[in-house]
Amino acid sequence: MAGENNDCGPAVRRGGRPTREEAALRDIRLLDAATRLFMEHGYEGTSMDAVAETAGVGKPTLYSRYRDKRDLFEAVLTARINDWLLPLAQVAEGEESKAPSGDLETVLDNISRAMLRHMLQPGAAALQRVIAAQKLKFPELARFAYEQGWVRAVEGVADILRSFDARGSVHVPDAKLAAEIFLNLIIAPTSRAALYGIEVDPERQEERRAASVRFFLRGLGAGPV
Amino acid sequence: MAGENNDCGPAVRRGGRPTREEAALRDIRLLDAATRLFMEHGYEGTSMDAVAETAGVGKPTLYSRYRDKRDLFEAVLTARINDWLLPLAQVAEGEESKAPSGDLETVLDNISRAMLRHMLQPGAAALQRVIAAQKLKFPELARFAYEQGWVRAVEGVADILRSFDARGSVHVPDAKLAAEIFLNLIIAPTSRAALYGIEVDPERQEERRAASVRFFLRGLGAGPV
DNA sequence: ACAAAACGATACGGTAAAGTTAAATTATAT
DNA sequence: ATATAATTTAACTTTACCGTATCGTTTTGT
Repeated sequence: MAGENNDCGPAVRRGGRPTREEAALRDIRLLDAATRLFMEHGYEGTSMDAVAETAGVGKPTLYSRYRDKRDLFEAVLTARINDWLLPLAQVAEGEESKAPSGDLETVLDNISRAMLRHMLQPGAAALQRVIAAQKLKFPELARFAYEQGWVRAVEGVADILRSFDARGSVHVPDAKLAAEIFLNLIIAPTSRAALYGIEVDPERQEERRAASVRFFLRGLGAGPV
Repeated sequence: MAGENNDCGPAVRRGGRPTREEAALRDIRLLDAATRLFMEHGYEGTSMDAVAETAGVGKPTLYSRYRDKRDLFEAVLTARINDWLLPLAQVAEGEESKAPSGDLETVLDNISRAMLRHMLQPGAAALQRVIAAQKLKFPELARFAYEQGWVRAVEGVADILRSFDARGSVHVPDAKLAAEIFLNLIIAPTSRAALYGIEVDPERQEERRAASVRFFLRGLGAGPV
């Protein structure tokens, strides 16, 4: 009799210790809500009250999980950065291992397509912007994103170029520089548009991507064919 | 007798209506102080008290010049953007008018050098970061910077390429696309480093710039010589 | 079954900053 | 000369938000 919820239904309880499943869900909802709010409104634009309310969680619970706002922000950002880096590493390493399978143009086409798809994931733009915005308060996060994102992507592409160079397909004296050039050609336009909030025509984007790959190959000296 | 300042010296007065010269100086100091603080600490990190104190000005004066913080920020940003665009326009138009004077490589070398010098001006990096950071609060400023900065630079370079194409020096079917590629090659690395707060070796940067110009020319099909 | 742990709602204290106002002070205009 | 306009200093009001403490409530562990 006493424990029967006779009108509210089992949807939401208003207090009391949660079951183990609920406790697990709470952590997820917390990080999800914080992620969404930070991405949408930035660091200063997101209040801890809003995070707690959006997650359907009390403030004491929030502060029992994270020491303070800074801690929560770092948790959100590192999670997002690692999420974002995961497919990037797969692209680079996957292509590297099966590099012998196609000619250089095909490989670069695949990589550039994957990178762009990656850049256009919802939230990728917001992630970059939030990192840049809070560079003064969280310099180590900005550095982490740069090293683990950009630098590793460059190294992955450089490795691919080196393998083709070793096979004699092309002559690439400075593979790292060439990789930087390639990635800049592919990424920079999209990245800039995202940062400044300009939406671009996907068709024009694909056109530019293909043209950039051809341009890069000509620049390498591989010739148009 | 009454009006003699007998111990403080004429250096600073502590109140009262300013002379006309002082009034003019006040406006400059205000915008200077606000610019420095916004660039250094961002929007939220800069308080109106700090601006007033840094400028050596009272808060009522500050609020008599600018309606609110948002207004002050917009004034600072538009002034900075226009400042930043001035030499850019000079480079583009100056080179355009005297385009016949050199070969394409020389012209692109000069332009790229000027652009980089421009990007490395103190504050240019901070400007980009602040604009991107406050894109949510000031979307029209971000758009303004993009249109007036990036788009106009692309158009300037495209015009140059078209003039060389008309002379038959090179074949550039899509001048705008080629200009985008060129500017991305030159600007993107520096721009990204600035956003993430990574300092780059100037020597390596010059090396990369020169290599990028050569790469671009090869990509255009002009050949290495 | 019963104590302890974990939770939500809420209220509270402290701090920081935006924007306003009052009084004293000084140049400018008539 | 005298009224007026523009300024500084300083205090003030309001608002917002971080982080903590309280209280009733519900599950867990023994």
